[in-house]
Amino acid sequence: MSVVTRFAPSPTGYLHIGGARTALFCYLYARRRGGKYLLRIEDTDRERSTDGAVKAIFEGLDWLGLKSDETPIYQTQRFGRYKEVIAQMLAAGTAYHCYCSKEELDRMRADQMARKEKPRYDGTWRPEPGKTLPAPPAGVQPVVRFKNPIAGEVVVDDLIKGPITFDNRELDDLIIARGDGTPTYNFCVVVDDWDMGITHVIRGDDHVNNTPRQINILKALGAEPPRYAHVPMILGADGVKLSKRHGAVSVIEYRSLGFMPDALLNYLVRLGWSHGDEELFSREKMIELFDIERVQKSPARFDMEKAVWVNHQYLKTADPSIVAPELDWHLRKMSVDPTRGPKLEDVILAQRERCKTLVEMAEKSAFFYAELTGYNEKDAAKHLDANGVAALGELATKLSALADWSMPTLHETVNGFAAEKGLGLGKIAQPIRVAVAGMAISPPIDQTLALLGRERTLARLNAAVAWGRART
RNA sequence: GCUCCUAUCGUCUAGAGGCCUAGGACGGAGCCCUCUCAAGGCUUAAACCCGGGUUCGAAUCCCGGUAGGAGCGCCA
Repeated sequence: MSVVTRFAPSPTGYLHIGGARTALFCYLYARRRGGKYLLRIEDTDRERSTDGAVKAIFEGLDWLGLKSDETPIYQTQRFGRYKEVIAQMLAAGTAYHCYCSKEELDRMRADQMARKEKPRYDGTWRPEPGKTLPAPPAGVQPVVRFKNPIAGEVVVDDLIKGPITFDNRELDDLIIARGDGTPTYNFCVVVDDWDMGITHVIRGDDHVNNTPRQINILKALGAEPPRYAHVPMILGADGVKLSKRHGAVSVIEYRSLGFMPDALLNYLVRLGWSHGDEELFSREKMIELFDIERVQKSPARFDMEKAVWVNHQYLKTADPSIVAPELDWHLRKMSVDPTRGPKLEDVILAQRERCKTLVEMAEKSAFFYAELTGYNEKDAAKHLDANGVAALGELATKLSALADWSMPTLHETVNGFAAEKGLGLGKIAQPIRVAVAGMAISPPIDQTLALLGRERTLARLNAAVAWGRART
């Protein structure tokens, strides 16, 4: 049987980093077995679901390259089917009407808690052979409950956690349809997974306790339950559930932070999973090697430092043509026009060793594309002093006489000038940096000038000289 | 409270009874290289939650603690 997995977010907000990892696992599992990876939007809660959230989820999944193999399914479009199945179950006696009010249920729960018992439905309206049910109160819209088996146990043979046994006595008769007839979550999931032919349910481990109920419903329907794999959640650096106060939680925020999509995926796949001592995995490698059964049972903390390190590895080794569109995005975000300067690919090659993120790369490269708005104060004070400015003036003259503006020529000219003056290269390279880049950080000076071009270099050198003289 | 889950360096992890003097990676410290920032190279500190078993032998198996977490809705 061919594998079918699904990622099933509820559209109540952005795509969470934990959700992204779950989606990644679903995707990898299906890809490796040559199966399908589907997407289902669980939007039955119309109060909290929004179109904006649906869009945000797609946006995150698109950026990560985790688009589903088929058109996404929306639960709100399947109400007819759910009603049909509920009617079948009612007819088959695997479900029944319950007329308890919310107030009665609340009281029941409170009493049980007070008695230190696990809160559960007491079975008042559950039909049993030989049992006489109370008379239905007038004017009450009943809910529909699933008739859960009373005895025996159900074992979830989890692909990650191993076999987990639940006693049926711990499970009560959950509501599968509300008073207004709309179906509830646990029921929709079951029907959808069944109809979609899902073979492997890979989801967050906050769902383990739902699983035995879902299996029981599946069995009542005569369906074969899928395999389950419950992945532990991602914690913040402090070991507490990841939330907004930890910084970035939404996938899209990681784009803003300067991550490459595949680098984020690489970090995420290593969080809770490993393959020997390997740290770096291309998408192809992930597909080839990822194994859900080797996923860690315990939750993992998100370590921004390591995520950034992985990102840097990608920046350093990826083909510049893959990085270019992302750098373009970041430069534009800074209101810098990436077309007004050297080819992005060349800048990436020059910058990638010193930039761990695309934000850093964009900030350190903006001077290639936009005019300087000023000098870094400390750097200017240190390097654009009387000596520095004097040297720059002389050098500008030499450079303006150059017939060929190439890296080797520039290298020769600058180094020759330093030697002529009896100065270390740093003594001249640093003032140039501040003059052309506005700061004392840039790629090697010959490369920087070559990329910047003759016109801009000369103009900035002269501007720095003027600025320095005016100051003294 | 009840049910279920989990537990190796600060963090992510390797480890499927002897290969463990517990390995790798991030981060830390130190040194080297160097026109800046980096990158790179080398070195180094740092962990099996506790207690009982089982066994010739346990990080690995069992039991019990402890500590974390999840769930217990006409939410998903």
